Amino acid sequence: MNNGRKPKIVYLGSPDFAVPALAALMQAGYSLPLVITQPDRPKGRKRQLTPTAVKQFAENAGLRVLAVPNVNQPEVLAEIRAAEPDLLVVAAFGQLLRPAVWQAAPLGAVNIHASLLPEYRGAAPIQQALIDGREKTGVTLMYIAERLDAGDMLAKAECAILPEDNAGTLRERLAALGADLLLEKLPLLWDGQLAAEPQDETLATYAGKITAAHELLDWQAKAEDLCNLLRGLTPDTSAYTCYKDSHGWQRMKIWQMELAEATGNAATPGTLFDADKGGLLVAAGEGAVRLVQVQPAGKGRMAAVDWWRGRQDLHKAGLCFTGPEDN
RNA sequence: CGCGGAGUGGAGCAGUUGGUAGCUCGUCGGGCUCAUAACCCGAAGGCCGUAGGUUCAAGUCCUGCCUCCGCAA
Repeated sequence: MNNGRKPKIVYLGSPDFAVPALAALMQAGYSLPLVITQPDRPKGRKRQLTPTAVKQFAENAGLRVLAVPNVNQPEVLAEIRAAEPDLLVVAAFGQLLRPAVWQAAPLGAVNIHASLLPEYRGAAPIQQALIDGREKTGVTLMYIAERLDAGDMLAKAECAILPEDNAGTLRERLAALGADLLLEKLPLLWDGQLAAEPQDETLATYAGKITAAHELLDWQAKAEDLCNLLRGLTPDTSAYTCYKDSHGWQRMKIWQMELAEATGNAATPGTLFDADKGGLLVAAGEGAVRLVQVQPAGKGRMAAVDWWRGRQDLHKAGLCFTGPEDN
């Protein structure tokens, strides 16, 4: 019934996670009359307006791009309808679609979600899977429904989480996986040969946005959990801790840490009990971690050992990291 | 003008009331050792971000500028 014609697609996505799928669609020769993304946002200390990764890619590729604050507005809806899409493809778009939007395409809207649904619905599935210490995650191809990430599923692809993964590397891999899955399943969907399966609501979990509260290290936690937390936060943000010097309390970001084999002999959690070439050994609630890369307030990132080498004023007294609430 | 920290040999830091630029490392050479990332001896390497100013004398005091960064947004 499609006479070999390829579906016309309106693509909605924003950050780098959404780029590979768009690129794949383009390369595969799909017709992409319109790309919709979030408005340019101020970024960095200078608050310079920066277009989304999708916008940058799409403009570069010569696609028509619309950056809108709310896709549900009538003007935008009119643009979508004017593009006469067969299908909407959504990936990390960042705005909730009202029914009128996905009803603008005969096949509705298909979303690429970075988890194995119904687990980790929500904003930060990749980070949360890492924080929880999971060894496996994946991507799910699903229909957009009214409730967030609750639509019927079309396909899944699994992906192992490697010990050295952080949110950046895992996201990159999942984005590629999602693009492959989309490309593989789209023809089936187009031919009406892809069945949708409802999600089991009883198994649904949510991965809420990562907030600043996540970033404060709790040294009472298990060493393994601390490492997983950091893996989930980097490289988008990092974790931080505090220490005291002659000027008062100082804040320090931790960019890289690893599980340490040494235990610190039950030293108070947060205590810096040893240093080796690889980093600084700090006791946790259970086990110990090795701080590898840190960033003191006002300074750049540096190897933890370099920082410690420079802070000889702290050597004699010893050091115990804490949270700011202990000031 | 949102608040604040910082620019000193390759790295991280110190440099007190202005008066010859230091520390812990790294690098290079030599020594000890079965051996070493350990230890000992020695060496190289710095227009102290930049432009002016004050002074007999400025890393240090004053002013402008550049750059990097933490918080907040």
